[in-house]
Amino acid sequence: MYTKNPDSSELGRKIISSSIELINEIGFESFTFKKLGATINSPESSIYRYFTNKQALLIYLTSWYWTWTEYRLVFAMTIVASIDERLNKCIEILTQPVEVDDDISYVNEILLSEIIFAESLKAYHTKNVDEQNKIGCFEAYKSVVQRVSDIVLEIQPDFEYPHMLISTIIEGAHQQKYFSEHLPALTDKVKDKKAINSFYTELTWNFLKSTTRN
Amino acid sequence: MYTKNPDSSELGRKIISSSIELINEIGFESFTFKKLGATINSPESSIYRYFTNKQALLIYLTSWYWTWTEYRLVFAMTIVASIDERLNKCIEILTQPVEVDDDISYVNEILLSEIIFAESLKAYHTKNVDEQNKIGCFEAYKSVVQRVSDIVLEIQPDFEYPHMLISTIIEGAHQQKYFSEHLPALTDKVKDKKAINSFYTELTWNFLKSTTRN
DNA sequence: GCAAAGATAATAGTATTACTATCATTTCTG
DNA sequence: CAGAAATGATAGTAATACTATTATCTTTGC
Repeated sequence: MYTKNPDSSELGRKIISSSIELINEIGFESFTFKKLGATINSPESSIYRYFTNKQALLIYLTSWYWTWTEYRLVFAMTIVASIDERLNKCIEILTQPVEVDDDISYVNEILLSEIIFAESLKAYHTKNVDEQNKIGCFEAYKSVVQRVSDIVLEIQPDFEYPHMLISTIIEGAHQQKYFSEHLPALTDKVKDKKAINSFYTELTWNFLKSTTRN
Repeated sequence: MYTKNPDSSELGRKIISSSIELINEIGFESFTFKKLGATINSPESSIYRYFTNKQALLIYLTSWYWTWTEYRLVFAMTIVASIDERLNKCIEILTQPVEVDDDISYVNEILLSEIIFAESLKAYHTKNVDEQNKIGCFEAYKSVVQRVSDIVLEIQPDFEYPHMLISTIIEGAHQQKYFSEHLPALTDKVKDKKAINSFYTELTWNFLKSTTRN
């Protein structure tokens, strides 16, 4: 995932925090190590010592996000008692961008979540997916999907498609947000910010309830 | 969408049919006009007379696909009587790759549908979406989503999220297929080829039925 | 049958991207 | 304070994504 751990040095942390800001500003496509180097006043060759290329950096960021999100999920589970409310909370965390920053680290979680929603699919939609997957680049994401799938199975043990449902929700929520900003004809006019969350929550419960009835 | 209509000349048609094969072989990322030129024995500068860049070509291909798919939908509707069966047929067309080629044109529809499932999101997930959308690059896709949304509304006029539902199904089916091939932990082990279709069909009817009950 | 127009081929050239390499300098650490 | 490690400064390469120019070939109207 990285050549040198960015968490282990000042420059490494600067690379992470500045890349999050820069990718947010200009988008991942326009983002280059040269431009990042210019903003942090370091040569691009120094950045290459941490990441082999910008895609590796994006994978690192998504992995960071999913690891952090798994923590958020675990924490949320401890303060919600009912299993139904747990699933609702999970869906909420997965479908809505982060709005408050803990400020405990050099990572701006609000901007990072924006990147995840807008660009994370570029981390695994590449010709190198298979090798990257083999070396564990997407384990954090998988772990989140597994964890929420387990809650679905707890609610309904015979449900056949828990992973399909959860990855549909995650990726769907990302795309619906993108559509609302760029291709509104592919989504629906919504009154409030929680519409996407509501949609996937309803979708989930209708699916789970109905199969229970069978 | 194009600088010169590829349908208007022998070279243009060769560009389309060969690009479909080449993109399928090496993937869109590795695909370049230089390589395409080499396979059709034409200089890349000739290809640039038809498309300003490879992304414009991809947009053309997706647009071709959705226009053709709208025709398939319209045709399917004429031979299915019940409204419920109509929606089922739509979902089937949207969630399953094409398996038979009409062979009426220079376009290999089977390979094209593979490209759409695997790479179409790269057509609109770019920094230029907004301008491209403004000049109508995605109208064919929108039209398909609108048409199926109308069927949903016919079944249930008060349904709030028809476009969200249909675009979730389309994009979801594409991604689940990709996941099953590259990141199986994000989807579920499936017995037959129709599992993705079944999942989204069930999901849809549970959603529609349940809101009817309210 | 031929001239003008239009399309394609052949070739060359440029800017940017995505790196790699080298060596000097700074900073850290025992 | 010596040696190691990290970073800075600079240069260079291959590939990509184009643009430009001129020559050749193919139509098509007359």
